[in-house]
Formats: sequence, structure tokens, C-alpha cells
Amino acid sequence: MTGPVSDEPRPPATIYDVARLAQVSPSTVSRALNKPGRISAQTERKIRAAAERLEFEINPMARALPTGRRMTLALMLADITNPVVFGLIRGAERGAAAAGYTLIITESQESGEAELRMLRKIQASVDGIVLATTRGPAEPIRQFAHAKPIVLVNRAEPGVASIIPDVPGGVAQLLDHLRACGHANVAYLSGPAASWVNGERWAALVRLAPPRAMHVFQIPGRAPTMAGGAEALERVMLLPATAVIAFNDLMAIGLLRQARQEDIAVPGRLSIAGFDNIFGAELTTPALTTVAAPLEDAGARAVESLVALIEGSPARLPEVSPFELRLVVRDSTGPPAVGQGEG
Amino acid sequence: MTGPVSDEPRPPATIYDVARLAQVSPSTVSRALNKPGRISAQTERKIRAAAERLEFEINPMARALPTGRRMTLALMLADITNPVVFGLIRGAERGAAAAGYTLIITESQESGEAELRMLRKIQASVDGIVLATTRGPAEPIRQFAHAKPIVLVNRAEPGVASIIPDVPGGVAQLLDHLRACGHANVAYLSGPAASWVNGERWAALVRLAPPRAMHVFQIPGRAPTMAGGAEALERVMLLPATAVIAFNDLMAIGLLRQARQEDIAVPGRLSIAGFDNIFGAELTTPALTTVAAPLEDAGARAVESLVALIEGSPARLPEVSPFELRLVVRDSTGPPAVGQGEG
DNA sequence: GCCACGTTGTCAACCGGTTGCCACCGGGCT
DNA sequence: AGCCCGGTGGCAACCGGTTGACAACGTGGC
Repeated sequence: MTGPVSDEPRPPATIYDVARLAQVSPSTVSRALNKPGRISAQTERKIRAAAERLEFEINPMARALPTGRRMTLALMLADITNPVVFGLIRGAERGAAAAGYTLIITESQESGEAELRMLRKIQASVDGIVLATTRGPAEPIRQFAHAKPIVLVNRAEPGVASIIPDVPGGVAQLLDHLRACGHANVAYLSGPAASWVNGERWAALVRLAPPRAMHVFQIPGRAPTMAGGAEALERVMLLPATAVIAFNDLMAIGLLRQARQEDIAVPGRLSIAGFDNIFGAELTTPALTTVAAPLEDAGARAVESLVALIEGSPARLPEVSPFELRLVVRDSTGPPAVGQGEG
Repeated sequence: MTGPVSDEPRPPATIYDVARLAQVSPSTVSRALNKPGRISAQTERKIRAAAERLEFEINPMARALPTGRRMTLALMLADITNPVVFGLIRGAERGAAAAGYTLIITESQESGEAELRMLRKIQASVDGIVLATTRGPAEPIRQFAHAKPIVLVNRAEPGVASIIPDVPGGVAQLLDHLRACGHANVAYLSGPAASWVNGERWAALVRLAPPRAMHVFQIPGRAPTMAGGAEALERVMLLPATAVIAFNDLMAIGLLRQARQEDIAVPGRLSIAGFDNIFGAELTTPALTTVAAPLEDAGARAVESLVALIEGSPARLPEVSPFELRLVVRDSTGPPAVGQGEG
């Protein structure tokens, strides 16, 4: 009766196929599969068995059309190149998988304009968007945020849900550590001007240094990359600072390597610290002192909030406290040598 | 007449909205937007203007339903944690964007079973799949490959398109370098048994070492991670080898750090080399000698092939030559010290 | 024995596009 | 004037699910 089971590329089964096999109507199949209780247990069993036999997988597109539920989330990043995003991606990926969502990842190439274009383009395909390390202006983001669920990571914007670090907490730990080492003058190698965390860090430094009898200098940064860090060394050395806090680990590593290359002792002549604790921070010599951010966790929590926003009452923003930062002391910071060079 | 332009979250415009504004029928809009020439230039202009005004973005789901063209690709990875995938992701992302496709990234967690489950699940959502560093058995993959376009990266399978490295070329460069340094006995710290490249590398070593008057020993590896590399040191030291080739940079770095910690001179007592040239390979002390793979390029090419498979004649596999590997000599390899330890 | 009611499954419309088919239109030809 | 023709645009069906309305059915109570 039934044809031979062939391994031909047969098209994926639809609910119509399942319905035929189970001898019910397609709508009954639909209800059996996602309205538990609506259908008698017996019929439901029959349908599930049929679905199983046909290896039926629901077509997300077809479902999305009438319901609007796409079960897809987007993670938008400024630059996939940067190792920081690793943790974010992993966390978001895990979080999405746990909630049954599919994750799509897009890059805005550090451009606010591309960011908006992308936003508009993917809008119809996703139920919500995690905007990480976004650089664009605030207004369009606010607009989007009340057309579609959005969660910001590493940026705060009134009225928009966000997952942000406890910047002052992290900065305080770092300053305390440097102070304890004996540093009084520290330079801050800043990141992109449009970066929210960059602003927050500088603000925290300005606020927290004086009470500790410390002085901070700001060095405008170029790109938040290793190259950007390396090229900043020159300007660093013009300052009376004995320690540098870099915007991120990438810049810190670039700075550190450049310093070594120019035979500037780290931490003897210059202590260097970064932010994020990316992969690679512990590999340098000396290993980099940094303020670790639980980025994987942040990614997961961002997705969690996003899902809450999507599935919960759309009116209220999920309350989330800033995530804690943790100072990881390694070997790139230490007491300044009184004389010069290292022993 | 028209209401005030409000910033209310109004739902995205559909072709019906555009049609109404342009005073044509929805089907005309559809044709104007993607059948160039089918519609008079004048009408087309009118429609484009209307679409512009309404900020119309086509709904990919609605389009996918009747046409089957989803304009979406999947990149499936064994483990997002591994820095190698960085390049792959970037390349694939760029390639997909260039071809107008959206990329979704999924992880199979190093499990062949999860891999298949995932494949089935996303099948309906994507036009094609890039399977990178896949671990599953061959048969199901072959099955899938002729139901849906698939491109393998770092794995060859008859009848399935793939992007693979020129393993013998890379291995030969590395062996030549080690030979020139004076090494005759080298150990290969192997990776996952299910990994295709792992097998190829070992095969290449076995084939290429004897003609160079070199001996290779295989050390079964545990996990292809830094921890896996570190724990292998013990077994390495039992061998009469003066150099180790690790399955990948992660293992090599783990091994190198463990060696340093145990005061085993690198490269004096033990030369260490890896594969992939991941971010971080140049950060260690000594910096890691490695066989660089243009992974970003490979990712882009994989997507390119995939798109060719999707859009071209489905019968023929795109012809692609293996990508070249390039030895990057750094400081973790060198002549074995005749005495012991370093000077 | 009849009716009210709760349960179970079907019908049909709909989501937002695409496309085969056809009707209409105006112009050029005989 | 009548006819044919190519170009243009509309109608309606369809993709694969979902869901409100409703019919059919069985049950219990009076």
C-alpha cells in the first residue's frame, strides 16, 4: 500500500500531511499541537504520533504570519571583531535557546546610520532586539523602543530597558587598587565618544578620584582597538601619570605591547589596566589587570528581559539591577618604581 | 484631511498600504518592487515614492511563504566559545550581508545529536546552512545535503560542497620549519577524534615526516581547549620529542602556559606550535608559532558557495580549491637546546 | 422523551506577499 | 474602420499555519 520509504529529498511535512495521516482536519492538528486540553487526549495522541512519523516541524514563517509571533530575536553589535562581544553572543545565544527563540546576529559596523537601517530592515523578522554597544543617537532608539521591544546593553536611555554595569563600583575597585599600589596620577585612555560606558567611566573617575587624593587625566582615544591603544602610548608618556586605565582590554593590550616594545617597564614605569576581561587578557606578559564584566551573563539577562518584555505586559519595563563588576588583579599593575625601569 | 503625523507606534506598512497610496493594486506594487521593467516607468516611480513615504519594508516572512525564498542562512558551530569561530562568524556575516541574506548562528555544543536536532528545526527557516567544525556522523549530513543546500567548512564529505584547508601544505611548512630548527622527534597533540581536520593533520604528518627524516608521536587529546592542552603536558614530557604540534592554538596556548609554569623552557626544551592563528596567539610569551588559516575568508567563501548552490543550478557543486595555509613563525619554536633549559 | 449544555472537531477567513492568467488599452497596420 | 498586438495592470488563488464561529455529538437533568 504505502510506497517504499525513499530517501529522496521530500519536502518537509506540513500540518496538512499530518492531518491526512491522522484523519482529522488541519485546524485540529494546529490546536492539538499548541492548545493543550482543547482537543481530546485520544485525538491528540493520534496527531502527535502522526507528526512524529512524518518528522513534522512547524514552519515558523507560516506561523508568524497570522500571529505575529516570530520566535526570533536579534542581537545587534557595533563590531563583531571585538572579543568582548564573544561573551555577549554566547550568553544571548544560550538565553534565546533556553526561551525557545532563534537568535540572529547583525553588525552595525560602528555606524549609527547603518544601525538604524538595520533596525528598520530586521524589524519585521524579529519579536525583539538586543542592542549592544550601540553608538547611534538616542531619539531614534527611543522611537523604536516603543514600537518594538528593545533591550540595551551597556547603555542607559530613559524609557528603554537596559542591562548596564555598575560602573562606579568597578571604577572604585580599580582606583582603590591603584591607590594601594601607590599611584596618585592616573590617565584614562578613553574610547569612542559616542559610547555610553565611556562617558560613565570618565564621570566615575572624575567623581571618585579626588576623595582618594588621586588625579585623573583624560587622553582622547582613537579606535577602541589594539592599534588604538598602541598609538596612544606616545601621548601617555607626556603625562605625569604612573598608571593608565584603558577604555577596554583591547586598547590596554595594545598599549602594553607597545610599551614593552619601547622598553618601558610595566608595571614598573607604567601600570596598565583595562576593562572587560576578554579572552587574551591573561595571556599577555605581564598579564593584564582588568575589571571583569560578566558579559555572558549580561547577554543572557538581556535576552531574558527582552523575552519578559515580549511576553509580559508591554507597559512595564523589567526591573533589573546593574551587574556587578569585579577587579581582576594580575601583573600589569603594581607599585611605581621609585627610581626607574624594573629591577 | 489626513490626521496629524503622530509618532505612535503604528504598525509597519504593507504593500496594501503602498497600493492604496499609489492608487494601484497590491500586485502591481509587488511587481514594481521586484520585477524591474514589468511595470511602466511612471507607475513604478509613483509606487516607489509611496513606498518611500510609508517607510515600507518588505515582510520577509510573508514573502518566504509563497516563494520558499527566505533570504536567510544559518551558520552552525560546534562551540561558540572557541576563538577560531570568530573569523568564521565575521566572514560569514559579511558574506551574507553582501549577498543580501540574513545570517542566523546556532551552536551544537559539540554534540552530533544536538546538531541533527538543530538542523531539523531550522531547516524550514533558512535557504541553506554552513556547517562549520561539525562533529556528527556522515550519513545524516549527506541526507540533509541533498534536501537543502549545505556547505561544510573544515570537513570534506563526498557529494557535499565544502571549504577545506590545504592541510598537507600547512603541515609541510610547519615540518620544514621544525626540521630547519633541528627537531627530529615531534609529538602531535591531537584534537577530537570526530574532527575531520584532526584526522587529516595526523595523516599528513605520518606521510610527510619520514621523507624529512622526522618521527611523529601521537598524543590522544582530551578537549580542544586550553585546559585540554595544559593537562597534556605530562604526557608530552614522557616522549622523546623536542617539539609539539597541537591540534589548535587553544591547546597550544594551554600547553605553553603549563610548560612555563613548570619551568620548562619554550622553545629551549620544548618547541610548541598550533593551528589557526587565533586572536591571542601573538599575545603569549613566547608568542605562538602557528599555521594561520584565513578563517574569515573561509567563512565568506563558504557563504558564497552556499549562495551559488541556492541560486544556481542545484545539480552541480561549486568548485572551490582548498584555501592556503600560511606558517607564522613566532617565538615558541626554535632550536632545541643541546644541554638543557635556556640560557 | 426532550432540552440545555459542555465537549470536540470542522469551516472559512485571514496574515502579507507572489504569480499565472486574463482583460483592457492604445497604436499601428491593412 | 476593423484587427492584431504588445504593453500594462488587476483578479484570484496560493503558500502554511491560526482562530473565531459554529455544527455535531454525547451527556445529564427534569
